[in-house]
Parts: sequence; C-alpha cells; structure tokens
Amino acid sequence: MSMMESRSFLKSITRLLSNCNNMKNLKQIHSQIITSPHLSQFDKLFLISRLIFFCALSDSGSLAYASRVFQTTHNPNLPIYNAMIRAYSSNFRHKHQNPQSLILYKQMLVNNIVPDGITIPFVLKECVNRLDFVVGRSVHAHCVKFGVQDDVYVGNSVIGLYVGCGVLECARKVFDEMPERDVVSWNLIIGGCLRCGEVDVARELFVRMDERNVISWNSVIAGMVQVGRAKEAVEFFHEMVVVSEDDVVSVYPDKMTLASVVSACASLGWLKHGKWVHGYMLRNGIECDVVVKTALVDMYGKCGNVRLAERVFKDIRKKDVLAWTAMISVYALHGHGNEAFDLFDKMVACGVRPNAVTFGALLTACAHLGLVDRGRWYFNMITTSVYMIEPTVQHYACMVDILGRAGLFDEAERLITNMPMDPDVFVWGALLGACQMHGNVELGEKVAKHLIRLEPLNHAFYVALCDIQAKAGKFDDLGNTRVLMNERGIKKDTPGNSLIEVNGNFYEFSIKGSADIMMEKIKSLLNQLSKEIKVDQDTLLILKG
DNA sequence: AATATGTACG
Repeated sequence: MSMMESRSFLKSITRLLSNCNNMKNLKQIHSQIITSPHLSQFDKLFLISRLIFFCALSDSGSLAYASRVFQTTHNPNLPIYNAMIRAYSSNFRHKHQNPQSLILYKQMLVNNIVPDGITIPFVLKECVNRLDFVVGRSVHAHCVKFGVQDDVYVGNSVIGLYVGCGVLECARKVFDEMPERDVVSWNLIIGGCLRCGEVDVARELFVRMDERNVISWNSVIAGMVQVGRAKEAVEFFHEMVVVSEDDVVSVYPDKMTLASVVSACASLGWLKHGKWVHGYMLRNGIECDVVVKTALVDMYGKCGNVRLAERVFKDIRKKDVLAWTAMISVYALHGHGNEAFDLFDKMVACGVRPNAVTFGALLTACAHLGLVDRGRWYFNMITTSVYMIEPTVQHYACMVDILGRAGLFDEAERLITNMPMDPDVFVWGALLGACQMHGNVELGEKVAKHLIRLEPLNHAFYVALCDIQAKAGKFDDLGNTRVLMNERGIKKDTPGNSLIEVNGNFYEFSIKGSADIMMEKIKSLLNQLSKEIKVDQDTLLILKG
C-alpha cells in the first residue's frame, strides 16, 4: 500500500467513525482498525482516539465499551484522556461510585501527559460534583503549573469550583485577578454571591456588567426571590422586559425567568402582576413547561384564586410530584381539606410517589382544619415508611401543632421526647403556640424560657412569654421578663402588618391601625362575620352533642 | 471539544 493509499484509507475510516450512529457499526470499524496491516501505530492511536471520543460521548455510544477500549490502549494520548475524563465527569450515575475522572487525571499526570485547557474544566467539574475542595484546589495549582490559568474557560471552571464548594473569597480572588472575563465569569461570581447571601454585592456586580445575557438576568431575579426580596425581582423583570423591547440588545425572558417571577408574584400576593406575566408568556409563545405551570398554580393559589390554580393544574399533561404537591397545598391553604385529601389519593393512583413536602402540605391542612385523626393517619404513613420517606423535623413540628391545637399536651410532649432527631425552634414554637391558645401557663412558661435559651435574640419568644404571664396575672414574673428584654435590648420592632391587592389597588393593614377609609366598613363586616362564626360553632356543638 | 439560571410545605 502506498503512502497515498494509506492516507485515503485513514480518511475513509475517520469519515465512517464520524457518521457512525450505533454500536454494531462502531464495533465493525473497531475491528477494521485493529486488524488493518496498512496503518502505522501513530495512525492507529489517532483512530482509536476518534473512536473513544464517539463511543464515550455520543448518545448512541457506550461508555462501558469506551472504557474497555481505553484499557487495551497502550500509551493513550491527550485527546483520549480528555474524552474519557469528560465522559465520566458528566455522567451522574458515577457520582456515588469511584471518581473515575479524577483517577484518570492522576494516571495521565503519572504518565507525563500534560493536561490542557480542555482537560481542566472537566476535572474541576468532577470536583464540584463531589464537592471536593481539597482536590479542586490542587487542580487549581496545576492550572498555574501547566500554564493554562489565563484561559477563560479554565478560569471560569476554577470560579465554578470555589462557588460550588461555597468558598466565595477564593472565587472572588480568581475573578478579580482574571486577565480576561466573559459573561460566564460574571454570571458565576454573581451566582456565588447570591448563594452565600451576599445579595447586595451580587446586585452591584450585575449593575456593573455591560454584557448581560438571559442567565445573568435569571440568576439575579431568582436570587432575589430566594432571599425574600421579591419586589426587587419583579422590578428587575420589568427592566428586562423594557430592555428586550429595545432593538439593539436582544435579551428575552425565557421559561426560567417566568418561573422565578411568577413565584415572586406568589410571595407578594400580586395577582394582577402574576396574571400579566401569565399573559405575557402566552402572547410571546414562551414554552410553558411543568415547572412554570407549577409556579402558576402556586401563584394563583397564594393570590387567592383557587379556580385559576385548578385550571392551570388540569392543563399540566405530565404532572410530577411538585405539581401535585402545589395543587394539594393550594387546597390546604384555602381550607379545602377534602379536595386536598382526594387529590392526594388521585396522585397516588396515578403512580406518582409523594415526598416529604407532599406530607408537609397534608399535615398543615390537618392542622388548619383541626383534623387530629387524619393528621395521625398521615403522620403514621411517614413514620412507617409506606412511601420510603424519611420523617423530617418539619413533620414533627406539624404534628405537634395538630396535637397542641387540640389540647392534647401529653401526646405532644411524648412525641417530642421520642423524636429521632433534636427538636428545633419550630417544634417548640408549635407547642408554645398551643400553650398560649389553651392557657397552659405552667408548660407555656417552661417552653418559652427554653426557646429564649435557644434563640436569645428572637423577640417573638419574649412576647409570647409576656403574653402568657400577663394573662395568668403573674405580674411579678412579667416585670422580670420585661427587665430581661431591656437588658438584652429586645424590642418588638416590626409591628405586624399585611397587604392585600384588590383590582390593582393595595390595602395595607397594620397592628398599629390603618389610616384607610375602608376601615370602618371592614370592622363592621368582621363583627358580623364573627357573630356568624359563633352561630356556626354552636350549630356544630348541637350536631356533635 | 468546555464554564453559568427555574417550580411545591412551614
């Protein structure tokens, strides 16, 4: 075979490989490569690297086969290592097994193969997957050693490592010292700041950016929602919409943006905004997947419109646990216990396995409706692991709430002492609330004092203690509590208030009183309602009795 | 050949 013929043979096999779309085909090509007498060792290694690349990374390939080919390859070259490391680092099935990509990386270093700017991001990805800060940091050192640290992709991956491991200072240092930054660098550091609670720093960096893409906007909007600054999230969204209407810059909101902004509207109770966002999405043909629809269900529910929530929910084709749970929660929130419980049965009948949050919603429904037996029933389903759910401390808090509201203090206390985990402030807080409700002075004082020991700066527990002591006429003790509050500088600084939106107008109610013309009307309506409620309770007693 | 973003309980 001449030199020319050998070249064209190599070319044709390369072409065959790049058009290969199944394993049978690939195995045939593999055998051709191995048995061909016309190929040099060098050319064979090149073809094997192409083969491993396809086999390890294509959807129709097979990582297991690639791995076997790799093991029989003598002196694998850099592209082969890169392909194998990449395949293992993006394969989530290997997350709980051996860190194959790190083992391969170590092996290539031992064999004196120098990693390049492509190797490093995949190795770092594996470190982030495993939250391996120690190995990650030494890979960062390798970047300097092998002279790839100025590569933007490498730098971004290093930032991603430190952000992923929660070490913001290191991430910021790398970001600040980068010779060249791109949108991804900015997005990574902004995301890192948001995750570490440095919201204002993130905000400032976002404002300083000159080239923002959808992900920049989405990160900052989602970040604002997550830290409870929903108003700012909506403001950013509106700015984004204005920018997207500008012809020069084309950043358009996508389904991720909408999922976040809808949940912002939900937490604000802004029905009108929420509806507008829903309409915007329909008008602009933005894909409305399960995630967005679930957010819409939640939003309509929290904004008080059960019927719209139902309508969106029914429109979800493939309902997942989150969608079912969102709708169950809407019913629970509105006191529609039977609908919530029926929907749970329907969900199970559809073969969707409930999770810890689903049961959290069911238990809160029971708590709000005072359904002790049903609460116990669901709680038992958790603790006897019918659905393989680990009971959480929140479930115990709910159950204590249910028992406490019913005045079953012995059972509530027994539950707390037998908990498999340490009771947190919410568990004790539920018991405290029950004590206040039922005038259980002795236990209430004990629990409040315990909570004050746990969180000495939380004014809510002092207020509860004062309330209990005042109602019990224990004015000496009340005085002591007040002294303690003064000593520690505890004030009930933020008066309780709430907000409701009707036809786009906002009405604010405060415990200090509301300067609103509607107030008199509302007060008289409330009086009338409470009379009717009393009548209802009497009727209930007659029915029961 | 590669790096970044979203939904449900309390």
